[in-house]
Amino acid sequence: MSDTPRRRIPEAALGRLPIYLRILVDLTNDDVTQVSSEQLAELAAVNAAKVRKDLSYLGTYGTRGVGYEVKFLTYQIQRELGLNQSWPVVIVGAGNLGQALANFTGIAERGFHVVGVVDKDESKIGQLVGGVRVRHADELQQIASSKAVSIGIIATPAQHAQEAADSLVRAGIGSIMNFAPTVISVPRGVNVRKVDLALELQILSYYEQTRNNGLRAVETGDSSDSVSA
Amino acid sequence: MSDTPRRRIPEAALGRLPIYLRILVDLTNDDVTQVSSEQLAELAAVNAAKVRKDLSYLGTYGTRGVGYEVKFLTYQIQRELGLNQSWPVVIVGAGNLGQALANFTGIAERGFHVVGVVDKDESKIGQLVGGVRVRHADELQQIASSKAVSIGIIATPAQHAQEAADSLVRAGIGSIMNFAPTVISVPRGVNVRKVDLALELQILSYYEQTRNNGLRAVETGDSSDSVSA
DNA sequence: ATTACCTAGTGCATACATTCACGAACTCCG
DNA sequence: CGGAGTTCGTGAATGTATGCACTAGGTAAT
Ligand SMILES: NC(=O)c1ccc[n+]([C@@H]2O[C@H](COP(=O)([O-])OP(=O)(O)OC[C@H]3O[C@@H](n4cnc5c(N)ncnc54)[C@H](O)[C@@H]3O)[C@@H](O)[C@H]2O)c1
Ligand SMILES: NC(=O)c1ccc[n+]([C@@H]2O[C@H](COP(=O)([O-])OP(=O)(O)OC[C@H]3O[C@@H](n4cnc5c(N)ncnc54)[C@H](O)[C@@H]3O)[C@@H](O)[C@H]2O)c1
Repeated sequence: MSDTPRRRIPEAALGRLPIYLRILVDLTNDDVTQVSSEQLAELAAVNAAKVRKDLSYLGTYGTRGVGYEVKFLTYQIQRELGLNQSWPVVIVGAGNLGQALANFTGIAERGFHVVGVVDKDESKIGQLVGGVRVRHADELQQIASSKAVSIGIIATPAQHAQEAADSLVRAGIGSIMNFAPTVISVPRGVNVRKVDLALELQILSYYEQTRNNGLRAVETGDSSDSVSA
Repeated sequence: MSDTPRRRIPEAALGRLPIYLRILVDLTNDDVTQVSSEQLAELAAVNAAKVRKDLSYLGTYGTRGVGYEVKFLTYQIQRELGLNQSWPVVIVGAGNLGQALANFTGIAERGFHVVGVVDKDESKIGQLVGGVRVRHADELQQIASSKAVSIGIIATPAQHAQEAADSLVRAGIGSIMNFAPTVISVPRGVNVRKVDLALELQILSYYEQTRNNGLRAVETGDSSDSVSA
């Protein structure tokens, strides 16, 4: 154990580490052993200085004049993200999305495995999805503690998302990924991230509309307010 | 149409407008007609000043001492986001996710409708998903132009995502929503947004790990999404 | 009308993020 | 060994976002 730099990583940089990680894994598969910030930047579609600064939060893992050793950097990012282990996750809601997620293999390849799926609907109980049997929502706490689960996924309709969040919190889960299009409130200290398809589409809608207004989605923000009509 | 303020909306604010919009729609359903920035902020789990500033980019639609009229504000946000119309979208890739999306009704309720689903795999062609028949990827251009589609969704495996993106661009699509966990490159002027489940989970993983290291996931840093209310 | 009381809108300070540009550190080659 | 060439790490400048705290503009009651 040489050292553990352990500065806190800024949110913005944190959001890019998984991207670099995926690229590095791909590079390893292509037998590439060294990579420069310039190359990484190209592959991640970002600025090279940003790559270097992002990586500098992890420690000093590059070699000047050379670049980064792919495997070593891969390991360091994984370690920093806590991906040395595979995290057990539970899914709340065994509907279309919940089942798709449970069946989805891509999740397992990136550091997670589904150890439980629960639903409130009796007709769903007992069904086998993604190798696990759907159990009743009341058993959530038991599942979470017996399998040491700390990450939960909400895949219920929006109107039940808060209820699902509450039960996850009660079960001792500290991090929640929310697919329901609603804001959930959780106690301080619980992390929530959301994935909201419609929200993203609506942002695209905005850009499409401004494009059609002749007010381009603007590269540099040329500020000259060309009023539409 | 009195006036159209038409300043360009900052990215950060833009990302919150769909949230306010959803809340406002819910309020209307609950027969609430007026709302203050304070209440909206509470419901959206953000700061009230932020709500006011975000809304100020649209124009001056509130009434001091009173608040905002729910229906009027709803209309203004919809108009700004281009949600007066329902946008036609095409889905590339009719696998698990593509089918789930095509079947998903939530998308229609929020301003979009699927007019085409294409796949490269012959065995998928002709299948009926979400009310439309899967057609061959080669027909993408024809579908896009005949239905005036400007938004495309990539739901192919990562290794085919660039190919899918290229075909969408060739078909004249200007905005792309990418579900494949890979960076796609597109010509200048084409908008891309991504939804990456594993990436979000990996961020949660980081926070779980730091939590266990005794170095708390820190309150204040809930900048973009991670609510710690 | 006047006063008391709200709440939107916003200027400003602060915080956070991005990018440039340059010195430091390493390799390679003659 | 020394100089040329490369690429990292980072200070400083710029750009963007947040949130406080105040002003402007509205309501309501007397
Ligand atoms: N289907 C998609 O393609 C898609 C895409 C993006 C987002 N979403 C969102 O994902 C969520 C789920 O979508 P879906 O299509 O799977 O819906 P669905 O109706 O098919 O499934 C929801 C499931 O959640 C269960 N449920 C409800 N309350 C529960 C509770 N408290 N505890 C446990 N289980 C509970 C229901 O019994 C049902 O089986 C929705 O919020 C939707 O907006 C879906
Ligand atoms: N399944 C999930 O729950 C889930 C969740 C999140 C993200 N994703 C991502 O979504 C993507 C799709 O996942 P999936 O589970 O649906 O995969 P899948 O293999 O079931 O489906 C992919 C489909 O895309 C088609 N395809 C491939 N190349 C194409 C092309 N050039 N043009 C048209 N069609 C093409 C294939 O024929 C196949 O039918 C993947 O990138 C995956 O990582 C999936």
